[in-house]
Amino acid sequence: MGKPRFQRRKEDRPAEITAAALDAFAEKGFDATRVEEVAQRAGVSKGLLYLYFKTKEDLFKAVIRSFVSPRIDALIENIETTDQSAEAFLRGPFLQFARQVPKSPVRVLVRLMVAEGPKHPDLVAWYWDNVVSRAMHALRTLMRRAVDAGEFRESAVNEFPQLLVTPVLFSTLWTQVFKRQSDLDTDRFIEAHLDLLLEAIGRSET
Amino acid sequence: MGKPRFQRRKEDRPAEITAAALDAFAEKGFDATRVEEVAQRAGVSKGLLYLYFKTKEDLFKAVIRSFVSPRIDALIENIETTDQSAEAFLRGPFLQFARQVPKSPVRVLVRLMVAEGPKHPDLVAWYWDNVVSRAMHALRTLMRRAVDAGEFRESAVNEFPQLLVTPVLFSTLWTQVFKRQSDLDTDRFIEAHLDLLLEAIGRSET
DNA sequence: ATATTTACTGACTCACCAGTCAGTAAGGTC
DNA sequence: GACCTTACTGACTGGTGAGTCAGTAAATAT
Repeated sequence: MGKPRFQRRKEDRPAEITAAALDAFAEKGFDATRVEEVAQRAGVSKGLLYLYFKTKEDLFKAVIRSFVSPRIDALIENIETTDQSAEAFLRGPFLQFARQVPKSPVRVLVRLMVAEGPKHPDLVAWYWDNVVSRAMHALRTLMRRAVDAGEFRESAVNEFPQLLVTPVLFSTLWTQVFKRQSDLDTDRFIEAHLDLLLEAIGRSET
Repeated sequence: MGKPRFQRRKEDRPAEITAAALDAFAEKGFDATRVEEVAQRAGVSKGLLYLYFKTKEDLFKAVIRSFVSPRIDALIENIETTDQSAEAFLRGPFLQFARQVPKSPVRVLVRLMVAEGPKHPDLVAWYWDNVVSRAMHALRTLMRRAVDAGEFRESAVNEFPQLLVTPVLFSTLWTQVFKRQSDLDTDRFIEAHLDLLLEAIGRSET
């Protein structure tokens, strides 16, 4: 018993609109993007957009939520259930995840969070609860296990799991800001960082 | 023969205004800051501000230029003329510089560059020429010397001197975005990163 | 004193755009 | 077919703020 076609639109609209908004924000940023343009890209009138989203800010939040959540959820789930060694996990699924961030459309959202964050404290709070603190917790657990198992030695990475993520943020922003001046080989950059870290905290020689 | 008092104002005005603008941008960001408010903070009328700066965007550029240049110039000069070993330099003057970035008023400018950069390509170009590419060149030279002298082994840091700077950007942004959620001990964070890097690329054991 | 130049003011304009709402038409129901 | 409901439209408004400019007052020149 599928929904009648008429109502199907209603269900799809929000996703269609947030997708259009992501594109628009990617090109112009939040402030410079006209609501009307988002509507146009979604093939919809401005009025309809306001039926689904109360304000422009509301739309912005919905964009972040709908694109960031699914990705991060998958990674965290992955960390928590893996039975690989920490090094294998970091060099495998984690590296793969880290590498695609600077290339995927969400890279724009990272920049927008930095740019607009201070103006939207409740969005930052949500992002913290749903993304950052969970990711940090998962990474800390992973590191803890590895240290306890004698795989890694005790190091600052246990206290600051952010050290694993640092080059991801860096290259995500670099490629957006200095696109014209210099392109960074983000794959190798991120892997190089991981190599150096593992070199420093691993137990084995060379 | 000093300038008459009357003309002194004229010389000081731009600096007074850019200082006021830095404060205002720090609190509200670029778009949300009203030109009139900058004028007010500088104790000046809006009209006068437009005598010294053609547009709001022009003012923004002047702010970046006047606050970023002097700092980076000093660091680069320092790298080029030092006779310390690379490790001593990195643990000394470089670390000191890196640590104060997330605490100084310029941290706001870093965020604004990320936020507004894509909208101001000519500003990015200037920033690249005057700051980033020069800093990278200086760091690369430093690393090259150290490798040639047998102090460090050949590593990805030679190709990607950005790896040295990564946690500076990270903590500069982190403290601004997640101020309320979690405070990061940026001093220890940045030093921890440096320790790990040096551990990985140093020649000596332990 | 008078004239001239220079730093400065602030009321005004004009374009812009987030958000509204009266109206339309397509879809469903009886 | 008549009637109701629901998704949708787009012209309009009200607030806003960047940038202007005619005018003032203080400093300097003659």
